[in-house]
Amino acid sequence: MTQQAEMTELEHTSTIHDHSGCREKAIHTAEKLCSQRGVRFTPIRREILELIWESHRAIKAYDLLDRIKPHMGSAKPATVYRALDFLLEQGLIHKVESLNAFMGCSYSDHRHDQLLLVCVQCHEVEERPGERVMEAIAMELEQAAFTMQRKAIEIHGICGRCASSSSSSSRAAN
Amino acid sequence: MTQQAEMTELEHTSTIHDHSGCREKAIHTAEKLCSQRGVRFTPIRREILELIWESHRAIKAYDLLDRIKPHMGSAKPATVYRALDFLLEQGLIHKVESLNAFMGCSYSDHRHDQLLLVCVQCHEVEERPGERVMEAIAMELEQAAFTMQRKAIEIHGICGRCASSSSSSSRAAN
DNA sequence: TTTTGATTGTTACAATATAACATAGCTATC
DNA sequence: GATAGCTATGTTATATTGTAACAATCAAAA
Ligand SMILES: [Zn+2]
Ligand SMILES: [Zn+2]
Ligand SMILES: [Zn+2]
Ligand SMILES: [Zn+2]
Repeated sequence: MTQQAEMTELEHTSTIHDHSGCREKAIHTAEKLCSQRGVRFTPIRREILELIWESHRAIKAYDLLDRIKPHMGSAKPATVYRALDFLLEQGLIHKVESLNAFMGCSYSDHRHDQLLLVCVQCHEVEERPGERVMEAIAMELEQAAFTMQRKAIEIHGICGRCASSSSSSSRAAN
Repeated sequence: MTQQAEMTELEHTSTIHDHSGCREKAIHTAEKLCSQRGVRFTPIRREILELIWESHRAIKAYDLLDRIKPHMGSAKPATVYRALDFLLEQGLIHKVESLNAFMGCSYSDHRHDQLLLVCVQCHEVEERPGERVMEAIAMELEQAAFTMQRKAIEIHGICGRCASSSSSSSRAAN
């Protein structure tokens, strides 16, 4: 209820690196994995994954819907959610539970749990393996006699870039 | 999309311990803290907190609404969400992000981060301090140059009780 | 080619959450 | 006690997020 930077739908590409490479790599990995697994990487699924990879921000289902509608008049909520379900099942994206939003997985070639660092200023989300954290959780669960099925570990705060550029300029710039 | 035990609204009290003690303790702590802080623990807020503490399960906002309506014809979504906002601000409850639901805080006399163990069978949620996990996260964040504001750490799986009683009987019994 | 299962289209709706403004109730002074 | 200002609640409306159900289409396999 406090801060919520207002940004247009277009200010979403990172200024930090050549981001188109991220998207292309992700799509290529998705093609390979789907082929290996005998599941279909259909045009809708590809387009949703591409849209998700247009930034390192998590994106909401209805924002995805708005963006595919120009290309796909027939798109409806179910269109988007079905593609998201598929991408989640295949481990190609993650859901950020605390945002009700979705982001591309940076390590989709193997199943894993992830630590998500959500910047409340630039809204980028960094995925980290966090091995030490996962080990500590495993120990905790053993103590608790709890059998894990899945984890959601999400940290909200200020990323390093925002912190260093924080005096004033270029805030919320990507 | 796999399991979702169907339970009536009434099967929500734990069979494991004298649960009324949990609720009374929580209400007493809430009274004390609100008084110390000079904030008002109004009847609506108290009733919502009592309802949340009717079980160790996380409860959804609209289920709370259904339950207070008999006593409060005027109750509307905003009634519930405002009480929830207050209780969250005061650290008396936690939101389980991965369920869009709310649970009583077991350690509300001091601010803390928590590890939530969500049983997908009996739907109880256990809150643990998880100090080792928090330390590991702190180290990870230092490496990542990330300044934390808040955490959500939620594990879904099977609790010890459900695992031991799992052959058949008394499943989903509380 | 036919069949079968998976995918998509379509409609309708359920579930979760907030905005905005009006009314009522406390609390602190005068 | 009056009254002014702040907090809490009532009320209406709407925004956002997510599913159910069934029909139509497409694609892989037999
Ligand atoms: Zn990942
Ligand atoms: Zn940032
Ligand atoms: Zn707590
Ligand atoms: Zn259980």
